Amino acid sequence: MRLWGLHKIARHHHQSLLASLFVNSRPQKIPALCNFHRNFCNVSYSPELPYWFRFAEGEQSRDFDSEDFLLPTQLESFDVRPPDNRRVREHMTFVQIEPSKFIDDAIDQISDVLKVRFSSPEEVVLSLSNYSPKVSKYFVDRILKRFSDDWISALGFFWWAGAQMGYNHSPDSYDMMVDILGKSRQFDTMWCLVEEMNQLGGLISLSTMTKVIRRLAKAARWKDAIRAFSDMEQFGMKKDTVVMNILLDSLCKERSVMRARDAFLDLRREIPPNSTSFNMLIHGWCKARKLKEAWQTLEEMKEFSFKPCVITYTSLIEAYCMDRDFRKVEDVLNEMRAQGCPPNVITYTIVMHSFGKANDTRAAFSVLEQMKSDGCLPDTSVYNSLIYILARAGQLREAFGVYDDMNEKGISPNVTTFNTLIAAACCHSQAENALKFLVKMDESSCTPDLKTYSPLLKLSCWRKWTRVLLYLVGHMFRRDVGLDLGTYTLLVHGLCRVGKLKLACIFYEEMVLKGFIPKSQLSVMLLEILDRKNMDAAKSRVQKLILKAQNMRQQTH
DNA sequence: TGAAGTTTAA
Repeated sequence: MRLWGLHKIARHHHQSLLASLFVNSRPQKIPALCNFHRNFCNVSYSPELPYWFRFAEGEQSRDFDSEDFLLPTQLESFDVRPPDNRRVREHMTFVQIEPSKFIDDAIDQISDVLKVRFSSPEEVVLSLSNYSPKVSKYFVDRILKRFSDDWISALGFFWWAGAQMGYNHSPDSYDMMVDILGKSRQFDTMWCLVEEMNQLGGLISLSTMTKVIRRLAKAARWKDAIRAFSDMEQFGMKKDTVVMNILLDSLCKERSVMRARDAFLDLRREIPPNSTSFNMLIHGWCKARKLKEAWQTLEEMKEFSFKPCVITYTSLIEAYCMDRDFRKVEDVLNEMRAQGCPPNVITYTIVMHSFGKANDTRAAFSVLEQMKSDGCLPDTSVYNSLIYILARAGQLREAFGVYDDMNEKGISPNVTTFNTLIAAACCHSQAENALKFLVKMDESSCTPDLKTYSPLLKLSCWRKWTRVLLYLVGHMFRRDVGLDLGTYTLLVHGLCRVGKLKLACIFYEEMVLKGFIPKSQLSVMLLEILDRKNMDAAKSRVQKLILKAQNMRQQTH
C-alpha cells in the first residue's frame, strides 16, 4: 500500500490556479483529471463567479481517491500567489512570471526542506547547508511566519540564515523568533536567544520583553512572567509604568486578575501607577465578571486622583452587556453623561452589538440612531457589527447592502468585515456569495486569517466539495495561514461524517505530526469508523499516531 | 492582538 501523501511530485507542470490542486495526480492514470484540465481551460469566465467554484460545483457528487492527493502544505509547487490574483483571474490559465517570483520560489524551495520533521534545529542547519539563496529580511520573516508553529524548523532556519555572508538578523526578526519559541513553550531556548540578543547589544527592546512576558503569562507561568519583569534591568531596560502595565495587562488577559492585582499591590510602591494601570485592572475584573471588584477598583482609582474615563465606563458597560443587564447599562450610560464623560463610538458599538446578539434588532438600531444623534461617526467596526446583526436576523441582502454602503461612504472594510460577510453567507448556505467575498478580499489589501476560512471549510465538508476544500487549504498555505487544532478537528470530523475517510486520515496525520494533540473524542470517532469500514491499515496507522500524541501530551505536562 | 468594540458555539 502506498503511504499517504508521500508521492514525489513534479515541479511546475501546471501553472493554473486550480490545476495546482492536482499537481500530484498523474493525468495519464486518472482520466477524470485529464478531463478536468481540458475542461478547465475551456470554462468560460464569468466575473461574478469564481470560475474554479463553478467547476467544483459540477463535480460535487463524484468521489475521488484521496490517496492521489497531497496536502497542499506538502506540495512543492502550489501556484496561488497572494498579491497577484487579478492577473491570474484575467488570464485564467497562466500566472505571469514576476520578478518577485524568484524570491517566492526561493522561499518555496527552503520551505520544502523545512517541511521534513527534524528532531533538532542543528539537523535543520545541516540540511540547509547546500542552499545559498540571497537572504533578506523579507525572506526571513516570510519563512518565520510560515513556520511559526514549528519551532525546530524555524529556529534551525533562523540560525542558518544568521550565518549567511553579509546578512544580520534585524531586531524584528529576533523578536519574531522569541515569540515563536514562547508560543511553543520552549522557554529555556527562548531565554538563550534573549541572552544572545543581550550580548550582541541593543537588540532587546520593549517589544521583546512584551513578547516574553505575554508568552509566559499565556503558559500560566505567572511567577516567571513577574520575574521576567523584575529582571529587566539586567538587560539594561528601565522598569517603568509602561512595562508594569504590560505585565498587568498580560496577567489580566490570561484570566488571572487576582495575580495582576497582587502584582499591582506589590509594585505600586516602587513604580507609580497611572490611569491606564487602573483601567487595565478594571477591565480584567469586568472580563472575569467580578463587577463588585471592578467598582471597588474604580473607587481606588479616584483615591489616587485619577478620573474614570470613557474606557473605564465602557469596560463596565461591556460587563453588563455580557450579562444582558440592559437596565444597568442604561444606568452607567447616564452616570457617564452626568460625569461629563459621554459615551463614544466604541461604547455604542458594544451596546448595539449585544442588543443584536440578544435578537433585539430594533433596540440595536435605536442605539445606532442615538449614536448618530450624539455626533459619533460610525466607523468600520460599527458597520461590521451591523452586518453581523442583520445577517443574524436573517436579512442577508441588507447585510450585503451595508458592505456596499461602506464602499460608497469611503469607510474601508477590514479583515473582520470580510470574515463576517463570509461567515454570514456560509451560515445561509450561500457558498457562491461567500466565495465572491473571498475573491474581493484578495483584491483588497486585507489578508485573510483562520476565521476567514473556517466557515468555508465547514461548508465544503458538508457539501462534500472536496476540491473546493483542498483549494481552500492551498489558498491558506500560500498566505501563510496555518491550520490550528480547531480547524484540523473540524476537517477530520467533517470529512468523517461525509465518508471521506482517507482524506480525514491525511489531515489527522498532519495534525499529529505538527504537534497538535487531538481530543480523544476525535480519535475514538475516527478509529470506530475505520473499524466499521474494515480499513485495517489505516486503523493501525491512526493507532500509532494516537500513541505519538499521548507521548507528546506527557512531555508537555 | 494587547487600554475599551466588530468574526465563533449545538
